[in-house]
Amino acid sequence: MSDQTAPVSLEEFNHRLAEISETMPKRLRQCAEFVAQNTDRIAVSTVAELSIGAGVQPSAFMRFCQLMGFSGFSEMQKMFRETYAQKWPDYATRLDNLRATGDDSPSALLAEFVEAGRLSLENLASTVDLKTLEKAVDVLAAAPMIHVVGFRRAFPVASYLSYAFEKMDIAAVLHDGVGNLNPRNAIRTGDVVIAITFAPYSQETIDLAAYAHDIGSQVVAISDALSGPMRKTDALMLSVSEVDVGAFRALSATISLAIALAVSVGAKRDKLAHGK
Amino acid sequence: MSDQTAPVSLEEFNHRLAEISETMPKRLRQCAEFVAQNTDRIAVSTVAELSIGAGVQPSAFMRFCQLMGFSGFSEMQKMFRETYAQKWPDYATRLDNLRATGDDSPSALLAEFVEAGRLSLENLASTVDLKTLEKAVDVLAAAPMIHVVGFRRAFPVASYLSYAFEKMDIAAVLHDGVGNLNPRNAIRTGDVVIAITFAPYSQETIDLAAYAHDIGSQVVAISDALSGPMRKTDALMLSVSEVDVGAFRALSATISLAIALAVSVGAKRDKLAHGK
DNA sequence: GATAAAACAGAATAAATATTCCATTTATGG
DNA sequence: CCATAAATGGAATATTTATTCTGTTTTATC
Repeated sequence: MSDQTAPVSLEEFNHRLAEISETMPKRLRQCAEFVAQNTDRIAVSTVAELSIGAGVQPSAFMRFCQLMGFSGFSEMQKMFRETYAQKWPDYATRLDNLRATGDDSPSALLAEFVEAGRLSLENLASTVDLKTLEKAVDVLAAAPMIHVVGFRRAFPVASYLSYAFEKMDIAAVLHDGVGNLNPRNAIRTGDVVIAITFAPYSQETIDLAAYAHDIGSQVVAISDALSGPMRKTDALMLSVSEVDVGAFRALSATISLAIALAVSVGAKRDKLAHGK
Repeated sequence: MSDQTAPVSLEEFNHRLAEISETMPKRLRQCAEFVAQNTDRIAVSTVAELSIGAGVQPSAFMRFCQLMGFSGFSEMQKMFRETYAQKWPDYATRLDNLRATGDDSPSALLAEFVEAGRLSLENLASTVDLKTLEKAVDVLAAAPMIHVVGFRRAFPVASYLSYAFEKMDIAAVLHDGVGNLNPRNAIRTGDVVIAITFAPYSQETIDLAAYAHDIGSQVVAISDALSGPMRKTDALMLSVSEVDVGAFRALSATISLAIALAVSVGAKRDKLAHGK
């Protein structure tokens, strides 16, 4: 009947969960997975509900509780109900709690980034130019090949775009600058370039966009200001203003915009491929 | 028997409570006072417990619930439980609905990603393990060299971490898999590895973390579940649960956590270098 | 201070929920 | 491939918990 020691805190619980979930049989591992991902529901749910969530029988869930060191579900739930009160307060309060731990403590910093990200997202929703976005989707959906370029701070965005395109089987290439090869030769007329750059704008990105424009390729730009250096490329400009924390920013809004763009392109291509 | 309208939100509940508690008889007012002061316990307590807390009989508490507009205690508790469990929308079906109504426009998708990002960030604020975060910062601040590894979906996070470290003049190397070189030889005892991976976990990342652990290096892991495959490396586990939109996620929370980690390490190093 | 109405406590009952048990299936070692 | 053990599903049972009911007490009204 499992070890005699039942966890008495969330940390102990998580530790034990991680420790034994490796060696669990199938159904019990399902429970472990579900519980790990939905810890907060335990305090307010019944065995029946949780076992449905985990996709197992109630009796299996009971066995899981016992493996975790409790006498049964009730005892396990009791632990979660006792530690429940602290988690209750709303987002604003929790943020204050994080901040209260000292000025440049990790948690205070995290709070700043979280808040900055949230603000950026809200801002994005209200300021993005939908017409341009739709146009960009149309152009990209029709492109034989998509080139993604972005360095330094923009590189994570560029790489995530490439990942998304790859996952959707869309022909795209990430120009990552490895080997200092000249990427121009890969761009053919008709291809579309997604150029991502923020101030201080990186010259390579601007150059590549300019080149693409010269040879008659359409450019979609993701940047932090409408009046950036990409203007002369006739690019479809998607501008995102991200809230900074000190010298850094969290990229939440930019990445959200990028992934929405990519998925939209995927959806559009599906539509074009199947009926009309 | 009270108004026919039961409160459906915390606000409505509090409003109604304030409204009618004036005119309540003695015992029921005791209930009202206790509930006002212990709102957070309702979701996780039984009638018996609450009535003891309020100093009344269970039957009195039942009458209180009915006065508040509910059919009984269970219905009232249900409201609190639902309010608490932040209902993460099921975006898979939500997207299906969007498609069904023909509205999978880029703007609709963008709205979904923005919303998902917001939820993820708010959730991050309340679930991050501060102790582990601080420990990770300490370890990284003391590391002679930081190795960052993460592929596929985790690669943008890894690259952004590297960018941040580089900007702060912190010795860090991004293992990007270019050239299929074996990255192990670069890791020396004492170095610290930041391994980022999400389900389905990439074998290279796990292997590298395991190797680092074997040669006595500390591992900091950023993942989506506590009980991930990184367990046996004794890693400092930072887990982030991100809300998916269909098959994709916006990475908002993960990137925010990563950048907060990096900046914290920078701050800590400054402190170690100058003061103390 | 008498009377009616409302409020109450406590016990009895009903409903929901956890837990156990056992037959059946699935994995494991020889 | 067989024998044995482990794991599982589903239903039966036990326990907890909510809810209702009734006799009694308090409170308000005249």
